[in-house]
Amino acid sequence: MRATERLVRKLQISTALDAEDTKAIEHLPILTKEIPAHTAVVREGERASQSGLLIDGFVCRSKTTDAGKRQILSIHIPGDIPDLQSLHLHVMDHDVTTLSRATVGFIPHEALRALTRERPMVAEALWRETLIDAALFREWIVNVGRRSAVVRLAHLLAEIGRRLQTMDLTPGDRFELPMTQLDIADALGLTPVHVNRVVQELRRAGLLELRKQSVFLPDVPRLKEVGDFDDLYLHERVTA
Amino acid sequence: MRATERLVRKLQISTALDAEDTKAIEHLPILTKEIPAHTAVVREGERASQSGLLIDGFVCRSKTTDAGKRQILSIHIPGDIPDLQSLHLHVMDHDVTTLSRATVGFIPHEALRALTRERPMVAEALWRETLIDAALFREWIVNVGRRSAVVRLAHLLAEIGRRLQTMDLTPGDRFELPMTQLDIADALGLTPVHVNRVVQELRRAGLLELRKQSVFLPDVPRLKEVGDFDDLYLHERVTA
DNA sequence: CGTCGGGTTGAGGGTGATCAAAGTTTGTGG
DNA sequence: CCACAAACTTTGATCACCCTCAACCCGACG
Repeated sequence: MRATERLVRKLQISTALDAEDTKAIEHLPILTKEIPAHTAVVREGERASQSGLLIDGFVCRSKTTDAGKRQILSIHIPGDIPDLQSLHLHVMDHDVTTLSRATVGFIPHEALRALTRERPMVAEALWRETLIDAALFREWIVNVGRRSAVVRLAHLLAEIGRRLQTMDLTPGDRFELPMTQLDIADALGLTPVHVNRVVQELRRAGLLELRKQSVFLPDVPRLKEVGDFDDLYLHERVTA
Repeated sequence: MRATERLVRKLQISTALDAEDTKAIEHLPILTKEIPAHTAVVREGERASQSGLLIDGFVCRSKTTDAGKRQILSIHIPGDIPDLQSLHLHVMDHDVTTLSRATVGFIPHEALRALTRERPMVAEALWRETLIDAALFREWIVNVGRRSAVVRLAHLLAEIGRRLQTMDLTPGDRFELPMTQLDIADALGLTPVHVNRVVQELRRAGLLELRKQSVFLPDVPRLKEVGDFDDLYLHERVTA
């Protein structure tokens, strides 16, 4: 699959693009790179002159407190551009790190800026991507701020399953999730020990099978209920 | 003060605008409205055809879980456009509510869209505003996810003080904050009872004076230390 | 003067943290 | 293919931060 196809697919979830638009996107200069697992793509404080389109694998964004505690801010799947915001926010305020081995296509900001000048609809689509990003952050705030540990985990699993499904990467109930329980803890604002207990609770409830990093969700509807999950915030519909 | 002046001032914190740009902004059609305290401006699920520029007063954005718990996602001060994202995200995924009596200037999306088409630099500035918004959400996630109650409160106060100061609305160490301890609790992911105890802890530490809704921060540098506050994420500098 | 919203205080409880150790899987080099 | 180390998962015991419930106080306002 050509790298930019993933991007076109992603943008078309929420934006109607015409043939000219998609063609322009497909002509973006893009430098594809393989990055090993657990490696920084960009770091807090850096100034970026390109953005990375995730083509394969998983990456996450995170911040670390003075006290040394890490908080994962978002999980990214193929089609996402985790650091798209650096197009207009020149200093990184967080890290972007690979969770698995990943293929990232780097697109120069200059090219993206030119594209947004030429193709207003693409500009709108990219802007919208960053807005959806923000919508996920909002939901994440609610998750860590107001939900119990079990609910948090259920919500996270439901969200990732759903997003993978929407991108046709996997069925929504079965996927590889290259995160250790420590990573999940950092995503949920919990300790790894407690995540382990919560995983077992979901297992006992018949809502989760997790071996190594293979996830199976035997009862997605009930998981969504337990996880207080409503996909409105994913803004997956093209709305005029 | 003309309503749009506030917006120009706000945008110029992070973006260099020329005379043509500011003139275009100042000619935006804007319908100013007084809204009483504790009143919804827009609600989750609604579709907006305009965005509200906050001219005076405070508003917040919030979500409520199935269990009925409210989480405040952000606090907004004059110059902010809390629902700017609705320009490209047509369904609201959260509520916008006044904290105090507020003056809001409603700008039709159509006018904003026309403006972004005519003035690329303004388009960039507005996009950037939504990106800074997202940066605040990220910091908020860290706050509720990984910081203790005292640190959370200190961070919140430092952030609000700083933002008010940057907008020249108040000095950074003394301001009116029209939030009850219940509101603060919903912002920090705590209960009002515990917020009360934490307020007293900061008082005893000589870091906070809070009477009614008047805030005085006797030692901002130390408050920032305690609150693990670094203003990088506010992206207040114009960077080329 | 009574009510109401908000602040304060106290007692007790629970969710999730911490600390520690043992088990299991994965990867690596011999 | 085995030995070993490293990383991750699991379990147990104890602890603390924050929650819950409840009552009381206070000032504002009718």
